[in-house]
Amino acid sequence: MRHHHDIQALRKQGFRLTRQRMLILELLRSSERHMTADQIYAEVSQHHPEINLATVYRTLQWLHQVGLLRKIDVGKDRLEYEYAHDAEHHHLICKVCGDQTQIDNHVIQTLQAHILEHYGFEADPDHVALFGRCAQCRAAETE
Amino acid sequence: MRHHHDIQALRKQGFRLTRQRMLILELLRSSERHMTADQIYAEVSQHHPEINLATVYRTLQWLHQVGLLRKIDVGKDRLEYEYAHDAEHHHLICKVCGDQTQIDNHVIQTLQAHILEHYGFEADPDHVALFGRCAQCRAAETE
DNA sequence: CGCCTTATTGCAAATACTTGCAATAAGCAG
DNA sequence: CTGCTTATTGCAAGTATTTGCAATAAGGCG
Ligand SMILES: [Mn+2]
Ligand SMILES: [Mn+2]
Ligand SMILES: [Zn+2]
Ligand SMILES: [Zn+2]
Repeated sequence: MRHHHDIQALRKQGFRLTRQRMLILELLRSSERHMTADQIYAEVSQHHPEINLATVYRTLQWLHQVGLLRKIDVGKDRLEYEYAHDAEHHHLICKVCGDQTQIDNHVIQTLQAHILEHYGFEADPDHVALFGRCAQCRAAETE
Repeated sequence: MRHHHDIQALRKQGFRLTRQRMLILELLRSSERHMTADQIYAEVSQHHPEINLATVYRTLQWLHQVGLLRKIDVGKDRLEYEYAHDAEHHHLICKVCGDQTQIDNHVIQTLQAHILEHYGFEADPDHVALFGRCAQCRAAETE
């Protein structure tokens, strides 16, 4: 399976697979949702009180860099992370009601193609938050 | 002229045009570039040492909310602001060499139209930073 | 299994930015 | 111009996240 294969490859690259890293990765892998650093810290330290919040932050950064996690700023005061499962997607966030929708990656792929064509720039917008007004709030405003 | 008209309209809405607000707005209006909160603070406090850093942060938020400033996260550890002159644009930022390019708004307008059509969502991506690899760094990598 | 190298952690301090609250000063009326 | 209301400021404390450094522990080797 890809997951364990990736993990072993990281060890070959000189990274160390510490208890802290595995705990955080497994939590996010089983959680299937966005989580913030302090939520992760709260969960993990339940069973492993020795874990440190600074380590959580550093581990999240590392897991993101090696491509195992995705990161997003949904306009709250905290960043959110999710396990990088196969389905690439982005989020539409309504500034009025706060509603969040997932949208498929190919909407953005067209943009990527345009930018590559016109500017020779290879944009890699991974897991983006787009703000605006949702259909319902737009309808409500035309009352 | 539009600028002074906008300013007077704000007063009518109950906002107060304080010395601090005008100083920061004029600095950015004449600067024609992105500036960070602490750069702005350094500049303004040169001639007005009584100004407070918290006020700079609050004023930047307010100027952004009322549409006089644009805001951007270019991946450094600070947010940047610029005067909202007419030319709407976005930035391509190379993760390899750090190079920043401006791109015209209409590249993103196509994306906006697609999202509106498919999801009924009115996205308002104003002054966005797109990360990736620039043409030069891509060429260099195929050596 | 024990030893060694060094990547990673824990802890405490720092940084960018936000916020509660009492003091100040816009700006409108008189 | 003077007084009054209350939006805004200054200051100090708080929050999310980062960072320097000494202590710890992965994991390769014998
Ligand atoms: Mn997501
Ligand atoms: Mn700009
Ligand atoms: Zn909505
Ligand atoms: Zn480049």
